[in-house]
Amino acid sequence: MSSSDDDVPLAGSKKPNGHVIKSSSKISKSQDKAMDDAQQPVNGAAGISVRNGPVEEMEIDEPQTNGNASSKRKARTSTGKSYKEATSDSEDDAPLSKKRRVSKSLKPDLESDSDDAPLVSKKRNSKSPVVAKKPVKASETAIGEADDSDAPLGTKLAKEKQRIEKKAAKDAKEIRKEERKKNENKPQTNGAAAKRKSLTNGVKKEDSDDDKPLSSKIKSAKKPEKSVKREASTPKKSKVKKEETAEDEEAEEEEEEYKWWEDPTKGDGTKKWTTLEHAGVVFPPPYQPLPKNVKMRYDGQPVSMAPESEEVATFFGSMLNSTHNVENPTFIKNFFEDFTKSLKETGGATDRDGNKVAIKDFKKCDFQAIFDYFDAQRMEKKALPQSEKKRLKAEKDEAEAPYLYCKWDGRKQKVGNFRVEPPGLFRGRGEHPKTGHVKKRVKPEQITINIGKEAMVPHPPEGHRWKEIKHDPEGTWLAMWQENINGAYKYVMLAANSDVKGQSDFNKFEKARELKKHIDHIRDHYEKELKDELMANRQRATAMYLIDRFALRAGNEKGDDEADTVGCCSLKFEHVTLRPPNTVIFDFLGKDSIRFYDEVEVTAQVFKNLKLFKKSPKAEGDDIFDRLTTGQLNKHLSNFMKGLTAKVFRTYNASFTMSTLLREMKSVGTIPEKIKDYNEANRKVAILCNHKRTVTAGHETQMEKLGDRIKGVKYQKWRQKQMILDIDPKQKKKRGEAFFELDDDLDQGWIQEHQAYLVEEQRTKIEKKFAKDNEKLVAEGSKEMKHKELEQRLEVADELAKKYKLENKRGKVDAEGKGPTVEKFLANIEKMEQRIATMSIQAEDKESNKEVALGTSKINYIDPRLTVVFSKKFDVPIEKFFSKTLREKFDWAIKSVGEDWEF
DNA sequence: CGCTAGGAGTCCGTCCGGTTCGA
DNA sequence: CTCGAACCGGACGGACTCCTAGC
Repeated sequence: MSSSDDDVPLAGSKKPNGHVIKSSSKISKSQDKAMDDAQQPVNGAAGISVRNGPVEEMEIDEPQTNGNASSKRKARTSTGKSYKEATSDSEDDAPLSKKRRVSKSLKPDLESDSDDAPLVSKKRNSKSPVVAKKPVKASETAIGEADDSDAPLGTKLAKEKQRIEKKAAKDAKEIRKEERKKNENKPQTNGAAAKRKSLTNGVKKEDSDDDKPLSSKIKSAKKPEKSVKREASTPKKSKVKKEETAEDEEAEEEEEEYKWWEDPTKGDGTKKWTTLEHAGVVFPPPYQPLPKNVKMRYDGQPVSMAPESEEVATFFGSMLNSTHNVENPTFIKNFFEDFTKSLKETGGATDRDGNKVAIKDFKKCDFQAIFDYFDAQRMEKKALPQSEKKRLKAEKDEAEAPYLYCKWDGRKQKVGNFRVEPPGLFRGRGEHPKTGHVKKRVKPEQITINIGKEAMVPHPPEGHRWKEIKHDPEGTWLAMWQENINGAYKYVMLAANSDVKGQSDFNKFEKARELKKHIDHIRDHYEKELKDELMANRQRATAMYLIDRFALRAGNEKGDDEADTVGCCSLKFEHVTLRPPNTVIFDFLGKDSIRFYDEVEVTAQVFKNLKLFKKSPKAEGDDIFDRLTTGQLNKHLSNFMKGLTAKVFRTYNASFTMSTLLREMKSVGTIPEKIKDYNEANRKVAILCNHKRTVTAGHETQMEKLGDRIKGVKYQKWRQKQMILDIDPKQKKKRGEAFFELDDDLDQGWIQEHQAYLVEEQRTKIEKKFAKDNEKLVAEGSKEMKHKELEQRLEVADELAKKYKLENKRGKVDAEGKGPTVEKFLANIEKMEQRIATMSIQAEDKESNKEVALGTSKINYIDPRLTVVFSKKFDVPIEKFFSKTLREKFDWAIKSVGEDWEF
């Protein structure tokens, strides 16, 4: 192969540290072994062909400069130039950032087989190497393509089969439905079990072919068909067929739900709909100028300005209570920049006499009046009578009603976010460089509408027009615009409980399940590649290991104008610490600037690799995986399985973990206990995915409160026990002394405090009641009670205090209540114990959940069918796990599995 | 016993962040 | 490849719900 033979030794280029760059593209054995000494270039045989084609040129000790990470991007775009720079001997003199570019930009070439030839010649030759390689690549891709095309066809055929089967099973379903309806009317709690049973039975009896075995059906259908497939319908044809069936379905009465999960139309299909009608978007209300007397002050003087600028001022002024933003220098800087710009565009500010006021210094701006005004408005709104609030809401609902739903292929579907985002100040998360910038009001002229050809196009607001009308059946969005801060696209799409979204959710989990079949092979493969001679391959394998084992995200490159966060491929030198023999410590800010911190053990090879990837001259700011991008990684992954990408591993591992935990779980006991079991498994998944949340402000106090409540019950329990002794001292022997002892976590000090608290509680209660009663009396026109009355009433509390005092002194508790019996006390104790148990479980749950967010994994990563299985297997109503909206979102899961389903 | 207030806890919309894919 | 486009995923906080104590 190519190249490397012609290489001119890279002699010219020196590493920053003075090492001569080696031309070897591989990691030699000796290097591998003596990783630590790897600085010595080993000249690997040049033309060893590597799998996937191109021989990569890598050097283990590839020069890595300490360039600033952010320069990377630019580097990639200036390849040509960089080459030259790279070749030039003067590299040493190049600024660090340039050097960095060199290493980066070398990458593509190297991978495409260039060798150490001087860059210039490389460039010229670049074609030939590619060509040379092509055969290899071509054959591989050919295989890949063949596979690809097979798969869709196969699944399509399978789908057809399913469709037929589905029809057959339809009657059965009708019956089930009926049953369900009947059951639905039964009272929830007790009915739940019965309901479940009848459902399950229904499934078993009538549907067994259809439900559980669905997946196996697909499988079985697929295989036989494969051979036939080739001549089978073209994608288009099958699509048409699908549509037809879909239309058939539509014909049915509204009540009939369309069970798309038994008729997956999505396939790889790109066409998402045939007909689409919707009402467009709702714009936020126009800006209401401030009343004349409310003004921002500049240098102490109230100033006036055009409404456009005034609105910007109100963005800031209305959030003065959010010190987090309002005191953030970047936020202020960006806001002020936009504010002054707006003033400039709208004629500036004037004082009360109409004289221009130049607003130049943020510190002289006083928004307090604006804040007060908004605050007052908030209060006013809050204080509105209930009925008025209701009326307003009803009004709003009515106005929005048309936008709430669309018609997608004739079916009514809920729209997710039909409201255009209102203007305001961009916040962003973490240390976002653009925080504080004005997010502008979106005009109809910026909005593109996507709608069916035949449908009526929604009218833009009076005097406006839409940017564009599209009829793109491959898009699932109804409207779209571009936001001004990051140029990001905003889409109006369907709600999570819609068919399309459900389908893609379903597909996501099916993909993850498919990964199950390939995972062993994939792991074997990367395990081997961890020792690959090619740096790029080795890095790729190592990244795969991390993604697979620790659920890291892919980690795309980010720009300077975004918060500085990373994922796997973008991990930097300082984010990974190696602690021999084999512990890796991750510490970085991930998505949403959430800290990822974990100390994990890895295999010796991975440890060694990471050490290699961190090797000098790499230093802070340098990429660990400098030879890897998410694009390459995903491309590689797709070779193993169609549609496999880095994020699938997260879904797979989350669901697989949950599945394993559930399979081994023997959940018994009360419903809360079972829920706790589920949550525990859920929590493990959440931890795996690093779904953290900030501990709520009041957590500590809340825990204390909870703890005190538990202790309080324990104390009362103890008192009950003492009362037993009071009426029947013989019980002491009978039950043993231990029974009557105080719980470990209670001591006299605490008890005294608690008693005081109880007394005080009584007191305040009495006082409150007294005050209230007095109010009442006054309202009725009578006279207030005398203070003496209060004192009299308070005697109850005093007596309580006395009683406790006496109890403490005598070390015994008098029996309370009428006709006290041992049995009664025992019954009370039993109840209290129950309460203690429940509360303790709650407390534990709460504590272990304080910094873990369960929701995200439950909603996005754990196959909802697993939750349904848990619910059925352990007889816990699904309502305990899925809220109403989630039940709608996961309708397909709830209806499609029995308790034996497996991920 | 039913009702209410109000506070805690959950739900859900919002809107920003990240990944993927193909032109 | 690189960027645009389109989607999925994520934390957060206001709105709503639920629970409980008190009447």
